[in-house]
Amino acid sequence: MQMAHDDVHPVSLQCGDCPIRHRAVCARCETDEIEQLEEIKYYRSFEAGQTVIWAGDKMDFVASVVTGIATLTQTLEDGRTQMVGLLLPSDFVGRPGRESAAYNVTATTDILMCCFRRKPFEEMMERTPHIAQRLLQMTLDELDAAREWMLLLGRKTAREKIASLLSIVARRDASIKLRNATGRMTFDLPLTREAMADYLGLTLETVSRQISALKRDGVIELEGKRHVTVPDMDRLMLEAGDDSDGGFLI
Amino acid sequence: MQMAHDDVHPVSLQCGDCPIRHRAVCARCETDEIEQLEEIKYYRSFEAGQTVIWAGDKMDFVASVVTGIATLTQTLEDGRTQMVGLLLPSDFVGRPGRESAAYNVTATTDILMCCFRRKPFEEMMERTPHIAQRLLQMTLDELDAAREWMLLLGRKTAREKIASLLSIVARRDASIKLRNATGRMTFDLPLTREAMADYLGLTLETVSRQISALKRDGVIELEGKRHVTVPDMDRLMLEAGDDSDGGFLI
DNA sequence: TGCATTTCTTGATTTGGGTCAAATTGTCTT
DNA sequence: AAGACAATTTGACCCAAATCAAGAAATGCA
Repeated sequence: MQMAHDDVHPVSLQCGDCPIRHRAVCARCETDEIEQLEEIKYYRSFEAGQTVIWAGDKMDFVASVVTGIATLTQTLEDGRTQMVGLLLPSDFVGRPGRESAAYNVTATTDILMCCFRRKPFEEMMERTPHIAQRLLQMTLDELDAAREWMLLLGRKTAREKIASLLSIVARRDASIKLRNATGRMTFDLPLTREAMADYLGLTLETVSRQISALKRDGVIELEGKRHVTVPDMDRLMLEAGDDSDGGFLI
Repeated sequence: MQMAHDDVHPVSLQCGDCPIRHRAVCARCETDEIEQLEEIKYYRSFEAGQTVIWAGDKMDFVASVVTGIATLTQTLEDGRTQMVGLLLPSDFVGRPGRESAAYNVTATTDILMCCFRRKPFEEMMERTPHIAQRLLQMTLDELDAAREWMLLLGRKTAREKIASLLSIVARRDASIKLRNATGRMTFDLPLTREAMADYLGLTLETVSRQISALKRDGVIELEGKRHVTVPDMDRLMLEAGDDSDGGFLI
């Protein structure tokens, strides 16, 4: 697995004036289409816990997360739910050419989204091939992330699942300079135990137990329930069960 | 979940003279770029069991499956493996802009692939925006399939997993006319018990036991190990645990 | 046709993670 | 600061699926 954003042109549909993390903005992309995007965009904010859109609802926009964290979930009739995507700042939601939402989108923290009306967005895609190409790159990255997650869901133990999630959050949280750091790392968990369980295909009790176990074994340190410090990232990644860095995923 | 191929323009990069299933060929697409594709394409065939390409290997082509079935798999160091994609006729493999393969690609039956040299293909993508847009649609479909599979891996029981797989294979196998049929349906399993286990995140013993159980309960009938007939598709889909038709997935 | 090999089934047993239940901690309200 | 409510932890027990172990059936090959 390669670090897509190191050797490939970073992709983003974020418009120029959104205060988003640096890694998603690419100087080479700041061309005409950014100005066109400005004309059809608007902002929406949601509070933690609010549902942005329900699966099946009419969705007349596509959007990019500016700040905060949202999740994509799917549900079976009897209520079993599985998170199928985690949206962090700069991530894209919605699908050109699709009328209705395929998943529930929920804000897990307060979020700000930069929305583009779907029809004009699609028309612009027709006119400016560059956008379709960038969207393709982003979608391919997401597909890789989803497939990485399939390996986790299908074959990893509960402990490995937790370690994998912690290691991914740690990496996404770390600033650019620290991306390849393997030493001590500190961050806040953006998800409840239940949301973690939904992501990992576990129950919240198992999540809690495994986090306690990792703490007991010195793999992580906890301050309160959410503030985590990892004394040794290498150790954590070892616990995650794979050598791939996985850092660009999610 | 909508039937993408019913209301959306079917997408395919298959070139004109490949003897592939009808649903992948779209008359509206038979334009200039098909002729351009003809110039850079070549065929390769593999025998059942052969590896097409190993994860990490240099991959200087992209390709489309013409006949037969191939799988994408990922592996952990200790040998645990998870299938992350099933390639059926008309499905696309490879990623523009990526030098090396991200997954193991293996032929599970004898297959014929229609390959395009990657560099010229990428150049053509630059010139003909239509291709990027079609690839985007295909990739978005694959992403949906992967996410549907995440729900299966994370939250379904072994019995539901088997029923889901059977129902998907039945639907993909059925001809166009029978797509929405819900009556009796007969097909051959294209996968070994082990491959099914790798797809479903189970062991081959559990796969075997659950197939026996579905047979005992009259949900399916078996002739030999591989030839399956489903007396009542509705019943099977009920066993699969979700109401979504899932037919366009995979 | 018979032997060898792979694929599949079935049984016995174990176990990781689920379920149910209770206690604890943290957060918000007023 | 006290009470209420939500989030989390921990314990006891259970069960679905894994593991270990034979066999049986299908397939290929000489």
